[in-house]
Amino acid sequence: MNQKRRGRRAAGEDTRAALIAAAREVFVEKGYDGATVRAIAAKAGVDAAMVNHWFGGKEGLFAQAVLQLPFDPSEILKRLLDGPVEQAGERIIRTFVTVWDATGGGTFAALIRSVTSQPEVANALKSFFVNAIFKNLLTEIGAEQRELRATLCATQMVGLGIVRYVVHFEPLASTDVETVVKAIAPNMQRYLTGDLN
Amino acid sequence: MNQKRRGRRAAGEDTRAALIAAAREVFVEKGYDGATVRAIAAKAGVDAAMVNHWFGGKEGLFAQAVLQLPFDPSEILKRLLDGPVEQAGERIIRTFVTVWDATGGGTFAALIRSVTSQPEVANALKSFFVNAIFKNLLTEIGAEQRELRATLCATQMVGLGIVRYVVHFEPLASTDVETVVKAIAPNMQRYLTGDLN
DNA sequence: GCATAAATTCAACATCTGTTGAACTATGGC
DNA sequence: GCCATAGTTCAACAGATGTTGAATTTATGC
Repeated sequence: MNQKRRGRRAAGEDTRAALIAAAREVFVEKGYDGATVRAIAAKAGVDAAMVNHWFGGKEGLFAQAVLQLPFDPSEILKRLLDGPVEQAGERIIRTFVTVWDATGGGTFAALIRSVTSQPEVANALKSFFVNAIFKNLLTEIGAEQRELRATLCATQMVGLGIVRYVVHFEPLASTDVETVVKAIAPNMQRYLTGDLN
Repeated sequence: MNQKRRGRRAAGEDTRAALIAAAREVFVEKGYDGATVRAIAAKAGVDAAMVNHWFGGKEGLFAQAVLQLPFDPSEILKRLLDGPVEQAGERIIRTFVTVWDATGGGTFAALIRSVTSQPEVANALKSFFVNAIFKNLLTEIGAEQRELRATLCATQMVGLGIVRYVVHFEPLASTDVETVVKAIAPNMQRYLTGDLN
């Protein structure tokens, strides 16, 4: 084992970025409580004290690594609105699955895994899914009962995410995007524009 | 604070049961990792060592308190099959919400909160929802693509459970049973008997 | 080049965790 | 009534965890 020399490293190594990257992985796999500062630091190849140095503590690192959602809600919203309203459900499912598949579902799993210990995560979920996406979408569509519809959409999205990315129930976990879209999009569409009574 | 006397208590006090009850509450609120043996014992009004005495350790208590599902799947299945097929979705949602509402959603929240740390919990979720309920139900109905349909049903159930019982998104978290049924049952019905292509 | 500041490791701490063994006390069979 | 036993508390341990301060090394400004 090559023991590290003390003191400042040669330029070019970005410890901060390495920590964030490592933290993403470990938080994803273990959740907030299960992930230890030492494990993250080890994966980043630096000392645990660096977490406090750069982020003020474990919580600060978590905020940087996980709560910084990797997409711009308004960008997604624009994309979802681009097209006929009666295909919005389809676009939602396709966008969602494509985007999360691309990250290996990791960020989503991390969010869910951390709902336990971090109340802020529940709020992150809510402000992202419900408020930033669905409520605005429904406003543009001009739907009624927007609040209820938004939470209904959330049930389908969250449920899909859990089954596909967290607990990996087959065959849904491995089904290709288009099949998933065909299977789920009509249900989403009903929550958006259908009759709820 | 009335300090406890050592030694055996007077008859009539069931420490084991008190521990299970307390464990349910604490596991529900904190999840497996977040719940400490000391906290559970304190809530039960006994010493932490009792957990090891009665259950061999924290894990044993968890198995008794949470994984012992409070319902008989075959009983539920019978209830879901009792009536016209085209109303099965409705019965599912009504049964589900009624049952979990009655427990305050606690057991469900505990399951989800523990998906993180206990892989067995994911399996418990799967064997309960997917295998014991939906797959059998779909077999009775005589549907095709049973595996896919079962997991689709699971997405809606799990998503509803999370939104209503874990993260408490309003208004869905507080909506009365019949409104929830009307809103969601048709979607469930489509996963059971509708066209997925 | 030199002094200051920044980055990094290391050792240690305080706290909390699950578990264990010993000490104590009521119960129940005889 | 005696006594083995089951139930209970207590004190303590070993391990892990987040955090902190000192020590050390490199980079940067002048």
